[in-house]
Amino acid sequence: MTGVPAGQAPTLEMVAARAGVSRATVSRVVNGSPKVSPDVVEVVQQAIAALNYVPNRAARSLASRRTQAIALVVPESTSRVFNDPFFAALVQGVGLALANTEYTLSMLIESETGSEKTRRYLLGGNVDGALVASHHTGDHSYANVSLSLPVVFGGRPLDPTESVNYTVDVDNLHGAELAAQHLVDRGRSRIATIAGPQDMPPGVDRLRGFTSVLERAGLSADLVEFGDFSPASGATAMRRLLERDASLDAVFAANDQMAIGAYSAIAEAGLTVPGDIAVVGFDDDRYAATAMPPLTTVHQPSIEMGTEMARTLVRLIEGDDVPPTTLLPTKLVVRQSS
Amino acid sequence: MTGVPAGQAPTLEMVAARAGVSRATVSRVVNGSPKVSPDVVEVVQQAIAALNYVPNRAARSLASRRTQAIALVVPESTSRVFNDPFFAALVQGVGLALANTEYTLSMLIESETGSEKTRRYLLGGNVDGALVASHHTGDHSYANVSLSLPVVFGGRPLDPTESVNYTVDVDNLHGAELAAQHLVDRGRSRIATIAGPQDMPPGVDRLRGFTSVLERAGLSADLVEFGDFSPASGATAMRRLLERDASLDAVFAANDQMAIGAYSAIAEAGLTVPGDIAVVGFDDDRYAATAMPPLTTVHQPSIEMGTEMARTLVRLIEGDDVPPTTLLPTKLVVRQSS
DNA sequence: TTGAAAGCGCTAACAT
DNA sequence: ATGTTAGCGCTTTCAA
Repeated sequence: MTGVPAGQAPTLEMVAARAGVSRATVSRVVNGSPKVSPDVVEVVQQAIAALNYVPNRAARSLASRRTQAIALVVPESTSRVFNDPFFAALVQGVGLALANTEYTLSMLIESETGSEKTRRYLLGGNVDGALVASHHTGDHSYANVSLSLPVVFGGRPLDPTESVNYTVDVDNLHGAELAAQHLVDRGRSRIATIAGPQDMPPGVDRLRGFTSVLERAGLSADLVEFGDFSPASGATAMRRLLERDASLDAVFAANDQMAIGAYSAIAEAGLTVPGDIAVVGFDDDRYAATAMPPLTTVHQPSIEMGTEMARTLVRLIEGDDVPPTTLLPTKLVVRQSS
Repeated sequence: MTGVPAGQAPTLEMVAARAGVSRATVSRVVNGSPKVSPDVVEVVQQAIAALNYVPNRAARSLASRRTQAIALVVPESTSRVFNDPFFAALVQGVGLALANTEYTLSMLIESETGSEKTRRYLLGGNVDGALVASHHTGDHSYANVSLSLPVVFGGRPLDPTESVNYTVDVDNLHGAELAAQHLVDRGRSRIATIAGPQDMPPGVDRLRGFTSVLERAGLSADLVEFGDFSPASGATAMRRLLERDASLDAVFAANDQMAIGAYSAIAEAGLTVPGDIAVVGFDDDRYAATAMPPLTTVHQPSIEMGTEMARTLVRLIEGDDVPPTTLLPTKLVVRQSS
């Protein structure tokens, strides 16, 4: 083709003409209405095939006031999204749940789009509903959006009193408790943690779970450094911990990526895992099992979280009753790092 | 909100009424037409703000016959997309180029969607154009789509005679030559390669570049094993190479992920990099620099590829003349693995 | 079971 | 500079 205009797309009207029926009938066939006689269906379908007709989305959604699309809003940078296995799994789960439905997915990555553009997109009738992953502080724009569009949040809101309507979350608190308890049970006595950002609920909850277990065990929970969930930040935090107390014998990282970063800092210091320092991560991402040594971690059902979010949203859109909160269980996966 | 219906969205008509002008004028203001008097613009904008009006996409695109959206089609599995730094960079580049424009991006991941659904989506007037990443064999469905929709392919078609209209590619052949020549120049004499899939152009071109240099240098290019660009496949291939000839002293991996896999196989065999075996990768992905030892590799301008693809497509959509092929240069980045 | 007709909310000539 | 008037391609009552 030369430049712009695209080969003339066949319209419903053309199909109707060719099949010798009305546009309404063609529409019924296209939408699988039961009240069309089989022979007519047959004729129409042949016309559709012959013309290679594909319904126009805009027209359809304008008329029906539905878009058959849902948005997945990710308030993160592109590179984070594409390098964090959690998002990969989440998207996979969403895709899985949507595969059976007629909905298509539109991914909106905040850093590229800007939140105002995103808001306009969501409110401009582009989608029938939205999934918001990684609910940050101050994401009031989206809590706001949920007033006029079905929205399901992944992860609880930072402020628990801010009751966002529908959320699917993972039991971060309990997961962190499992991790910390495991370290205590292993007989470790100087246990540190590389916590996540405290403006993100998982960061908060995982630190809280850790702290409560240590205190219950009569151990000091003072060895805390913070990272941003990236491997590099994990390495940096680990170095600081080692500086602060070279005698520490265990560390709980708030996610696997930071745990992997910690591995390298530990190696740099000439120490071994788990000989000198036991390491436990969180997420059970795809790198956890293949790390050297394989990482003990808390399994987070990321794929299920995606499917659950999508399923919840679709039900919401279709007017079903759904529980406002779904909490998915976490469990400890013991490997060789602890 | 209770379930479905979404708060009644204000229409252009309501804005017009409130501002005391016609719908056409409101439309002009919304679309930034220059021929509206400043005072009217002011009044209209106040009405828009007051009503919190957001234009309806479907209506707009139906009337204007444009969608202001472009699709990025990725014929790969979700997990590959989210774990391959190349895609991350590509998407980033696309996002970057699109950030300045009014186009939004819609990602279609083949494995989730199915290629027929994708085709319908593209042809159903959902987008003004499409970007197809990772052009595989038999992707005739898309060459096909380009008949009725502007399409820019990332990577040349497998069969060079199949002249797909617009492509942006990286100079894989030359990159591989640089890598191989570097190894030769370093005095390595038994040089192997972990090639990529031969049904993908980069796999083919990188192997071809490698082979031609070795032959020119009078060396045997028989030590070839194939992987699928994943780290695991790189490790497996490396093990096979070592079995075939334990005396090999260099290996060129067709991408960094496989090179990293090779690292572990080399370590398993009790050998060192680059002491025993020099390793060169391809892509210069984010793991290359932080690997131990830092990986010598061929820099592939992935981000630029994304921006270039997007820019090309936008020009195409807007009816500009664009060159059918853009070839981006590669360069060698020497680090410590060779 | 099928068709006719009235829009969905907006843009784009064409007038003025 | 602004308004009028047709649709864009489809769904959806309402009648037949």
